[in-house]
Amino acid sequence: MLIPRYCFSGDFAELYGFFLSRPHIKKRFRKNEYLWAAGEPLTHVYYIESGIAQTLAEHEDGNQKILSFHSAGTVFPGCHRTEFKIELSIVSKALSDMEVLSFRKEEFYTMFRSNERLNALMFEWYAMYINLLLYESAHQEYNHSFIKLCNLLYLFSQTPSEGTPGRIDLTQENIADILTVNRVNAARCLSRLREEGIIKSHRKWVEVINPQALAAYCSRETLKPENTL
Amino acid sequence: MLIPRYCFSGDFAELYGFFLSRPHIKKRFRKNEYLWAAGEPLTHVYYIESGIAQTLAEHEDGNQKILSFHSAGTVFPGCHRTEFKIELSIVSKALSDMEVLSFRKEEFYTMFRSNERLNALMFEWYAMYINLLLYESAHQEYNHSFIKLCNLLYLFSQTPSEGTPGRIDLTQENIADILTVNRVNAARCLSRLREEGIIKSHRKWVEVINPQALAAYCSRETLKPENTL
DNA sequence: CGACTCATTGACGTAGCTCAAGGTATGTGG
DNA sequence: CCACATACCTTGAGCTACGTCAATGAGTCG
Repeated sequence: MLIPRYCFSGDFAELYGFFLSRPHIKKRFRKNEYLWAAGEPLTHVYYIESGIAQTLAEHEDGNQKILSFHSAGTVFPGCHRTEFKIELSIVSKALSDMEVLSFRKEEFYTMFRSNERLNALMFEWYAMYINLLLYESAHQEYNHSFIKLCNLLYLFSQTPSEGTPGRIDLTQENIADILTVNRVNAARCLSRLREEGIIKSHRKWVEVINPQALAAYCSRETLKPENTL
Repeated sequence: MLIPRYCFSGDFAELYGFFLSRPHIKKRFRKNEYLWAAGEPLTHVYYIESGIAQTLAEHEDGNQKILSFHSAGTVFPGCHRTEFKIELSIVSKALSDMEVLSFRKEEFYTMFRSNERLNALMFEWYAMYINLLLYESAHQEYNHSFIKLCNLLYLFSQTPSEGTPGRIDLTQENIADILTVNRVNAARCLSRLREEGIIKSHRKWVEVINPQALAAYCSRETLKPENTL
């Protein structure tokens, strides 16, 4: 019984050998480079060997919504055939230097059709993305920004990450862009959590110092089943 | 280049013969009956022969968000293996009397794994759902309710439906529940469109009488490519 | 005809947005 | 090692879109 995830990692790692055995080229992206820029036709699919990328949607009024993060062992963007208009306003950007295996879209689709395991994993991955978007669109939508923020911090604190436990590597602007709220408003909610001794603010990251109190603020759909009594 | 769709219909119709040839039972649902109730473990997959169903997510505070509509020729809910917590708060309800072919979940998964065409269609269907949710979560989220409403009416007016052209069969409450806005606020936006001579309100349905003026209010991501100059 | 559901409109409160000014870590070049 | 620039964080004041509450009207059905 899974709760949503914003950070994807390792989902396709078991197929690394298979990917290496298929026609591809190794590619590197520098920090801040675009893996996939706005309005660009989608020609390649990447398997990420190292580094981390961020996917975001750009709105015509200048806002941007951060959708998800992708690190080692994941495939991006996917391999459906239908072309959707909204995809033209979605971009993907390297947050660190990255190494990827690059496949031509058609080649990758053939692999997807012929390798049963890849087919199954890809399908579950799409389902996971639907799950995340359902959570945002049908659940978070109704919460006030303070609860939205608590939920987000909880979900990130549940993501097994290298580094200090309780450390969430997001700037206040990142947080605002995930929650689709204003940066100032996000800062205000953070300051409330700080006053209540639940988090500590830092430059570029947030530290959760009282996870129980944080979980107590979260909405039911957010909590891991074992934390819901 | 597809724009989002809230109403699904006919996507799996070409496999009707195949579905009939596989172990299933015919089932009927009465209007307002639940195909899939809240918190219920998902045991069956349905192919809809006739009638229409609505899928919605229930929020703990009592709000409900309408996600999509499913009519003849579609399969519901899908066939991924992973279980997601949010799925427990999603329900599906018959809007009219319905006839469906009911498959055991495991049986359907086997069919999905062995029938290449079903596999491919299912994959595109998931991609289409992601597209709809991305549109809602990353685009509509930033629009004010009036623009949200115009976008919604435009998208519904683009759905090829039987019956009068320009007729949209949604109550004001339905509209509010799709847009995740308040019913009163939805009514106010509708009254503005009425004053401007773009729509006519009716009991249980809305009539678009000036589609050009409606399209002019829509955001860029919403319009069909051929309508964007 | 009465009961019910759906639509309309007004008054009022508030969460969150915008604008704006100042504070504090981090990095860079002299 | 210090001066300065830059990026990020903090806080305040005012505005507005939207939500809540409430009353009334207008089709539809038994």
